[in-house]
Amino acid sequence: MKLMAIDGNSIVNRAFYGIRELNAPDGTPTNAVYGFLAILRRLWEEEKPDGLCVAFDRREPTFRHRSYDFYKAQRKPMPEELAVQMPVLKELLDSMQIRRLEMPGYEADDILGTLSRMAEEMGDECVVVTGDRDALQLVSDRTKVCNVKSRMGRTETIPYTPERFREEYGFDPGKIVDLKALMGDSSDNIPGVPGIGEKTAMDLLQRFGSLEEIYRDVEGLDVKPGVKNKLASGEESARSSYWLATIFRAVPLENFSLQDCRWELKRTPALLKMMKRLGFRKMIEQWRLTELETEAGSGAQAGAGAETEPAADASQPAAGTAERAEENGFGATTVREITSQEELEALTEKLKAASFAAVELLKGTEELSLCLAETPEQVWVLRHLELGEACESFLRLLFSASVPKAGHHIKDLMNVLNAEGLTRDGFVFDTALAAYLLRATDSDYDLPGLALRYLGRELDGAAAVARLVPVLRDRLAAENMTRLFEEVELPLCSVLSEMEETGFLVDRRALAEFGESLNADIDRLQEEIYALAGHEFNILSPKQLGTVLFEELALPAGKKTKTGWSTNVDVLEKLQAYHPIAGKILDYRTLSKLKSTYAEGLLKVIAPDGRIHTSFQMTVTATGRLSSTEPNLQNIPIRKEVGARIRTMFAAPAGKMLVDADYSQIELRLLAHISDDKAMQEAFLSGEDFHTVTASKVFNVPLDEVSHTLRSRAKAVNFGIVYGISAFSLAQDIGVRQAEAKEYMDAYLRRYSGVRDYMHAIVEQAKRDGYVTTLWGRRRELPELRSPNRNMRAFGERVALNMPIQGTAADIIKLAMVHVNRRLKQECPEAKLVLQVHDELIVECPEALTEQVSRILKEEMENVTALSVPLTAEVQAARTWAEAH
DNA sequence: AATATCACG
DNA sequence: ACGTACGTGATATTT
Repeated sequence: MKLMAIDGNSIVNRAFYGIRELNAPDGTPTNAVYGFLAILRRLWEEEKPDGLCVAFDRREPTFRHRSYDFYKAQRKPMPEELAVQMPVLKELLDSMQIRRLEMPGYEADDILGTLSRMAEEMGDECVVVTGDRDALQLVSDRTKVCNVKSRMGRTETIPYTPERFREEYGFDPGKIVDLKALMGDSSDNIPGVPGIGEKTAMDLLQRFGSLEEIYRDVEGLDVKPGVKNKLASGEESARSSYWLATIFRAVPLENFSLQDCRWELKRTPALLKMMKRLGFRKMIEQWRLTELETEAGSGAQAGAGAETEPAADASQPAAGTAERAEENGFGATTVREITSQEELEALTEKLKAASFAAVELLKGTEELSLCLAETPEQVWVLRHLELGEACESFLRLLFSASVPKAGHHIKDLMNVLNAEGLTRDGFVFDTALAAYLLRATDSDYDLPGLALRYLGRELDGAAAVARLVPVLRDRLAAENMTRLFEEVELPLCSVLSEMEETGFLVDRRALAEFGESLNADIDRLQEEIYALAGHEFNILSPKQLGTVLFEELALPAGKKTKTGWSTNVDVLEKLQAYHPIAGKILDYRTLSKLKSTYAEGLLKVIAPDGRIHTSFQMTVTATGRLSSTEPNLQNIPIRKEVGARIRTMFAAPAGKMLVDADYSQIELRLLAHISDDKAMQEAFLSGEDFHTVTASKVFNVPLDEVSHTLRSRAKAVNFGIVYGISAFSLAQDIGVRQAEAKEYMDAYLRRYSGVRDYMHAIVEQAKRDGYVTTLWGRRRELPELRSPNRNMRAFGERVALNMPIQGTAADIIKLAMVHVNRRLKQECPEAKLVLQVHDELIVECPEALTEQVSRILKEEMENVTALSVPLTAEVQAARTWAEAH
């Protein structure tokens, strides 16, 4: 038998801190329970054991086998949000008939130790699952320990076998107790030997093997005198620490046999019910628990179709269903298909009077078909095919400005309408966009998910949109985002839809030729690299490359990644001083990237009209920026010369021009404005080059004596400040010692003291409120600031500094796009916006309109808002993107 | 599906 | 003692 033994407290903790906030429909937090289940299932399928048992701590010990009275007292209490999930988890485990074990006075890891010892003695295998590294001491030939970590919202597990452990630590698993005895463990209040840290302890163990061996003859040890002294005076502490760090493996589990733990992962109605209660919609799907429903339903009433489904399940009608009612506390929704012209005319009249109609496209048909919610209770289905001409005029009316409409991801809907020859007018709400403004960090905004979150029920389609609109509208108002929504995001939808339709013309032949022309250099570099390495290998495989560089050529390895040596640019650039292969690999990588991502990648997505039509994503970034996909036109090369040639192939057609306008240093200007730093504002008002002014202030030299190096260092500090940099990273970036980088930062913050005050204030505010906002009220929640993990908190602080700046810049250019588009439509309708790249806008227009378009771009971009410093846009026109920028 | 790398602002 | 700059998306390799 193979037993899996889980440390319930530890895993639930990891899940709680590693997974974003989730709630059941009744508001109970559920993230820890969810994470626990996800981890359980993943490991169960990976390990395929035959038995399962979950151990819990009992928090009110009646006696202590370890003599650390202060142990529990000092530990922080469990947060309320986690505490309420514990009984839920236990109930869930019971409903799954999973064996739980807890013993007064024992920790979960004592129980795990006992279970694994029992398994070993029976000749069985055991897999221990915990986030606690202490348990690694249990690793043996028969016991594997899966260490569960969570970082940045993802959980990962590392399975430790004795080999894996020795590889990482350099000694046997049992010796981790010796290690703890030496170095101590502050989280467990194990003192260790004062003055001995991890480095020294590891070194001692690797050299001498065990604590016993070390203390057999401390005086005779071959170690530095300082270390010897610390060891000698800390012997008593070391010996008691050894005792504290040892997991107790003889917990009296009475009336218990390993056979009681036999278990298999079964889909049961009880589990489904529980998961429904908790709102684990996705998990129900993933675990295919829905199969239980259809089985139950069709068994009862064969052939009855949609009616056999539970009422709460969906509002979208099955094909061919003419009418269907739904009842679950909100009132019934009637779904009717429009089948005659009379019905259509009646509906037309009603919609004119309705406050809005929720529109949902029905997929799977060639012709346009849609679902319309006149009210949440009255949903209509229209199948374009079956109605013919009468439908045409109805659709023209429906999608005119006179009928207010709401939808989900309306920009995409607009694209479809436009392809059908309809207008994009009259949209007053977008449920996805609203949900994004309310919680910009969610990974998606699917309708059923929103219905669950904001309505507390399962609902999809137009009825969900209809019910969500008033709820989300109120929430936006409550968070002061109504104007951002109505004046920026909503009008931007049609602007982006138009831009996607327009597309950017690309010289297909030149691009193909360029791609081909790269082959010669790529082949040559490949041969040269093989020659230098002495054999062929896959240069693009970091793993193989690492072997060649750091084993065969024995070059100095720098940074490590979690899977091996890093071979990224930073590392390779340093290696250039040691071996000619490094530079060639860098060149090879650059050219491969150009060929695969840009030459071949872009060729694949050129439409029949010769243009590339990107998709702009409005609900992806946490700061409010847009993103661009299929293809990404926001990362077309420019920094390196070879790469920038790609931009010469983005061009205006004959008789037209590209007008390119970009905001000059918008983020730093916003920093000056938002922080209200007078010195920084003055620097921008002076009209001098800002990085040069900064260099002059930071390095204390006159303006006209600022060298190229000093300017570029100042520039690095300027950008670093916006990202919440540390001296360490700045030093890395500009290649000076950390102490020197720190001096630069200190000088910077002395000269721009308003910035220093702002940095302090915004972090404080973020900690107090749990979120930050932009000048337009766009917000980002910062749960990281409440994390028990230092690195997560530090990350949260950097985000608190950065988001208001990056996000306000996003607000500004979005508003500018709306204004620019309005004026272009009115004053030169042949001019079209084609692309936005965060602080840059590109318009394609007839040659004759170049001047006028340039003026409009500059005016609208610069005057979109008034700040304490000027907002300036630099405008240039040319036939290609390379020249216009 | 995850990871490493690198393209952009 | 630890870990190290904000925000994205596409590609190739590896699991």
